[in-house]
Amino acid sequence: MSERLFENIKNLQLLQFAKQKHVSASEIYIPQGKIYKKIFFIKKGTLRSYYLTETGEEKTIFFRWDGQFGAIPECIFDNQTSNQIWQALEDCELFEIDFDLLEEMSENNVKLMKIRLGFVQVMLLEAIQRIEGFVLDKPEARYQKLISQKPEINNRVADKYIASYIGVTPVSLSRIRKRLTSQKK
Amino acid sequence: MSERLFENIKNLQLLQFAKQKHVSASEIYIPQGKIYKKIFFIKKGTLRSYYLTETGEEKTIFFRWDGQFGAIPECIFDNQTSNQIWQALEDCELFEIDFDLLEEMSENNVKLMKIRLGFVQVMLLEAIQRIEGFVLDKPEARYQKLISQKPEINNRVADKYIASYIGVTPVSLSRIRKRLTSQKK
DNA sequence: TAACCTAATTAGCTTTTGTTAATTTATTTC
DNA sequence: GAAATAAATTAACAAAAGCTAATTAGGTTA
Repeated sequence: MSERLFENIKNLQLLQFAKQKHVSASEIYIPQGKIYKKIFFIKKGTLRSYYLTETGEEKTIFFRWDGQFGAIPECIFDNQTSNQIWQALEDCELFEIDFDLLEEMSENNVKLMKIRLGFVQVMLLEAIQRIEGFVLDKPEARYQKLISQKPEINNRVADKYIASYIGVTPVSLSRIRKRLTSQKK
Repeated sequence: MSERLFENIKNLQLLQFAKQKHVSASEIYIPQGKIYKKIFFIKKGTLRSYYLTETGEEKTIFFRWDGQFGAIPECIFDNQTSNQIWQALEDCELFEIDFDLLEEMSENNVKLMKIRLGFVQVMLLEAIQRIEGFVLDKPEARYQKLISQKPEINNRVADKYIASYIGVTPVSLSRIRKRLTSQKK
């Protein structure tokens, strides 16, 4: 789905407005407290977004992969600052498109507006599936589904980030993994 | 935000295409397994969406209130059937707009396309806040935030629906409530 | 109003998770 | 490659949640 979106963006020659950007593994891509009004496309690599809690813990909310688009919704939709921090988990090659420019250009361009719509729809469908997982499944099932949907995650993302993504602590995820491997026998 | 959207829809005389519908409290508004390609606006009342588990349990995923729009994303975005069931929790007065018609009309109409975009953006922001709650907060905090954001929910929605909405069992929610009231003293 | 039905609470017990700290395993860095 | 650092696992205990069933409270209906 993201791929189709990327095709559309290429066809509309949007890429001429895109800047290429490299972020090395473990580097912060977007720091806290910004109004980051850009849409990014990940050509290669993995990103995560997280919040810092009062006790200084990091809680990972999203992962974004090669072939996916991303943005900080409250920034581009509401012009608000965000406490989200985006960090590269692998060396990343990104395309960035300025959102204000995109908005301006789409103001009188149905095709472009439709692309924006498609972009948001994809994110919404993903978000809803995630919510359904929290309501319908227990942590164990959320972990299993994540692994089966994205097997490479095991090699590409540290468990501690996966843990908070599915809503548990790293210690608890470790126990879940142990339970699952012992059940397999 | 929804209100602004509704204003826009009125200004564009979209309401002439809308059908009014009444659903009585406890009645099923949208049954399981449909491709329900409509957008609805709740003039009055409360709706919930839920899934049936293999054991026949009902898991409430969403609430929708007066002044809010709703739709089944997988139906309107992907033309897929949905296992979501929508039920009225109070007597509801709804406006329904046919999505295929909306899509057709917006195909060459930037303003309308922009309204669709706004509609999806609102839903996405809500969804992300919900996800953040599941990752950052424990059930107790999710319950407190829900109550403070929507105090009337206590009188308008049964606790058992609130329970699965925040991701716990009714028994557990009852204990959470007890803990909270005893802490207040 | 009484009888009925459903929701909410409580209780008792099991399972899972959180927390803290120690230990082992991987990974990075010099 | 060895030392240093960080991640993952394990352990021990406390807190919370799930589950089942019984009880109480609220509402609905005849």
